[in-house]
Amino acid sequence: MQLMSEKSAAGGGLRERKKRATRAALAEAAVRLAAEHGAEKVTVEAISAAAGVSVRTFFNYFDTRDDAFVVMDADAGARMRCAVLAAPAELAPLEALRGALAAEFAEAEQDHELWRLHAEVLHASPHLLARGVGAHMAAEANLAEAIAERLHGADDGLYPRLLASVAHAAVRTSMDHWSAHQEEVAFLDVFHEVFTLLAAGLPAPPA
Amino acid sequence: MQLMSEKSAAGGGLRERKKRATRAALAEAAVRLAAEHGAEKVTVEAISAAAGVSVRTFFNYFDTRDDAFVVMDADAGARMRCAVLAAPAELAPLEALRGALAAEFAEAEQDHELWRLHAEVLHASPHLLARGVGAHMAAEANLAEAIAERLHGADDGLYPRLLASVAHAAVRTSMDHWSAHQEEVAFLDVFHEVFTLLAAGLPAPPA
DNA sequence: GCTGATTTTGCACGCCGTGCATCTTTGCAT
DNA sequence: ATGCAAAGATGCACGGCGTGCAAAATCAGC
Repeated sequence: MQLMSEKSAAGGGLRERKKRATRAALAEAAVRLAAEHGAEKVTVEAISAAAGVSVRTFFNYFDTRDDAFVVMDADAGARMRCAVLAAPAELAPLEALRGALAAEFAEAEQDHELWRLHAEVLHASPHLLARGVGAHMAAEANLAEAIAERLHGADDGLYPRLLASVAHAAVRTSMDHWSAHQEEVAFLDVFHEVFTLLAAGLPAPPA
Repeated sequence: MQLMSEKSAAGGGLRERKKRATRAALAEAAVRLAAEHGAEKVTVEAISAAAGVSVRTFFNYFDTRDDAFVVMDADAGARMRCAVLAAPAELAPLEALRGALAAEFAEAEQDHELWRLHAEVLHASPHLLARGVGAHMAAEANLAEAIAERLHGADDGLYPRLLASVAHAAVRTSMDHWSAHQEEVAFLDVFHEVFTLLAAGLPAPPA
C-alpha cells in the first residue's frame, strides 16, 4: 500500500478512507505498470501485487482489468452534472459543457505525472480509448440528463444524448492528439480548439 | 452452414466464397442468438455450433467474441474511403461524410431483419456500442486519412480525426436512439437530423 | 473485549483467446 | 484423373479473465 496519491483525502471513517486508498493504489499501479511494460502485458496479478492486495480483491474494485486503466474518480460525473446545471442559463448547451469539462481537466492536470502517464497509456493502446468511452457511458447518460434538465426536458432525448456523446468523442480525440504531441501543445489548448470547431459546425479548416 | 445470407455473393474462387460464407454465418448466428438470449449469455461455443464450425475456427475469423456482434463487412471502410474522395470538392467535409454514410446505411438497411436485430442487440448491451467504436477505430483512421487527402493534407491531423470520431459518435447515438424508437421513426431520418445538428454547431434545439 | 457488519481472501469453476501440430480441403499443373 | 503445394479447419494444451461461495480478518459501537 505504498503507492497512493493523497488526493480527495479526508472523508468519513477509516473504512471509507481505506477503500479509497486501495482503489487509488490499484489504479495507480495499473497505470504505472502499463506505462512501463505496455498495457496488454500487465496482468491483474501484477497490478494486485503492486498494490498489495489479492487478485480477488482487485475484482471487488473493478469489473474488468481494463477498467483499472481508465478510471477517473467516481464522482467526477456528479461534479460535471452540477457544473452544467450551475452554468448561466443564457449559455448555449455546448458552451456550458465546454466550461464544465475544462474545469474538470484543469483540476485533473494538477497531478501532472499520473495524468501524463495516463494519456500515454491510452494513446499506446487505442483499445483502451474505446473502453474509456464505454466506462463513461453512464457519465454520458448523466450528462444527457443534466442537459435535458437545462432545457426543461421538452426534448425526446436525442439532442442531449448527441451532445453528450459528441463531447466525449471530442475529448477522446483531444487526448489522443495531445498525447501524441505532448511537448508541443498544452492539452487545454487542443481541447478548446476542438470545441471551437464543434461550435462552428465542423467547417473545413482555414489552412 | 445452413445459416447464410447470400449478400455480396460471387467473387473469386471457391476459397474466397467459403470464407465469406463462414464469416457471415458466424456473424449472423451471433446476432440471432444474442437477440434471443441476450448478448452476455451467448458463448463462443454456441455461436460456433450454430454456424457449424469449431470453436477454434471462430477465432480464426474474429479476434474477440464481441467482434462477432459488431462486424459490418470488412470492405465497408474501403467503400467509405472511395465515397469520401469521390464527393464533389466544393462540398464541406462534413457533408461529404454525411453522404457517404447515408449511402452505406441505405444499402445496409436492405437486409431489414438482420439490421433490426443488430440494432436491438447493440441497444440491449450498450457495452457493445462502445465496442463498435473500438472495432471501427481503424475505419476512423481510414476516414481521417481520406478526409485529410481531400484537404490535400496541409493539416496536422487534428481536424480529420475529430471529424471522423465525431461522425462515429453521431452514428452511434443515431442507432441507439433509433433502436429505442424503431416503430416511430426511420433510421435515416434520425441520422440526417443528427448531422444537421452537427453542421449547425449543436445549437440548443428549437422546441 | 464482545458482537455485528463489512471487507479481504482463497478456492473452484467456466469462458476467453492463442500457439502449435495435424488433418482436410482447394487450386493447379501434369 | 492424379498428385502436389498452399491455405484453411480442427484439436489440444495452456494461461489469463471474471464470478460465486464460504471462511478468515478487520472495523465500528458498546
